[in-house]
Amino acid sequence: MPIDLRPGQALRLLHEVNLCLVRDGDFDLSARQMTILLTVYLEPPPHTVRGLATRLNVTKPAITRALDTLGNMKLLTRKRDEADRRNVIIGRTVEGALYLDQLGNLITVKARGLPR
Amino acid sequence: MPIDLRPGQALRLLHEVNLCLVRDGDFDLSARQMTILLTVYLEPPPHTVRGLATRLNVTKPAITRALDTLGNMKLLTRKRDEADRRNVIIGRTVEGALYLDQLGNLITVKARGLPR
DNA sequence: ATAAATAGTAACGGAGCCGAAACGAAGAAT
DNA sequence: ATTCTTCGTTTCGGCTCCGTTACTATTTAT
Repeated sequence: MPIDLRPGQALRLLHEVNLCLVRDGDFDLSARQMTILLTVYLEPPPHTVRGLATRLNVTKPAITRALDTLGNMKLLTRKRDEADRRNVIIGRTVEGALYLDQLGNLITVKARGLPR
Repeated sequence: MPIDLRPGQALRLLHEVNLCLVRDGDFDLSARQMTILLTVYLEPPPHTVRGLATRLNVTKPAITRALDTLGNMKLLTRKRDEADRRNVIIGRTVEGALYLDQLGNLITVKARGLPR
């Protein structure tokens, strides 16, 4: 049985979640940064700069800069690939996992409170 | 019967929607701009700069600038309140309604395709 | 060994957004 | 009529992000 979420409900859900993030936002991630974060945490590793660039259809420098930001926020880590030292492997952190955990819970709670 | 969307599913849904928006994004709205747009279209009018500022917990200039951007994108309009000419009333547009319509449909489709 | 390809980053100029403060216009209070 | 308040905008310096281009380091091909 698939999730049945009508368009009006979807927008309302998005609205409530966005309101929480904007109002009490500790972090203020752009759509691009959020997408990178979700990709790293939800899709199977390994993740590289090049891989993310093609997956998101943006340039490599854009990924590098986003990784700088997300790295400063401790949401992600970078380390050299020892097998092929040209590559950089993007890894997960406790803080990043916690952040997404809270975000997922927020959405769940808001979805539960949605009018029929 | 409330919508039952587990945290993991919520993050996956957010991921897929974000991917679409980032990859083929005509517009690239910030979280704040998106929240303003949703507030104007989902909450009952009238909407003013001051009202949005307090609702989103941001400064008035931030709202003014976001309205500039959203206005240039034709997603929103501004007009003077003739009753109290200090106020500016923020209104909806066909383009804005269409944009949110498509967004709602996108979320619905992605939700339907979510694994159980 | 040398050349070519690949991965990631730095440098550059430009554009957009930020909060704080100042501003002008409109209304309310006295 | 003159102050006082409210509303939205503008201005200011600062910060972040953007895409393009150029660069270094590493690996592969010849």
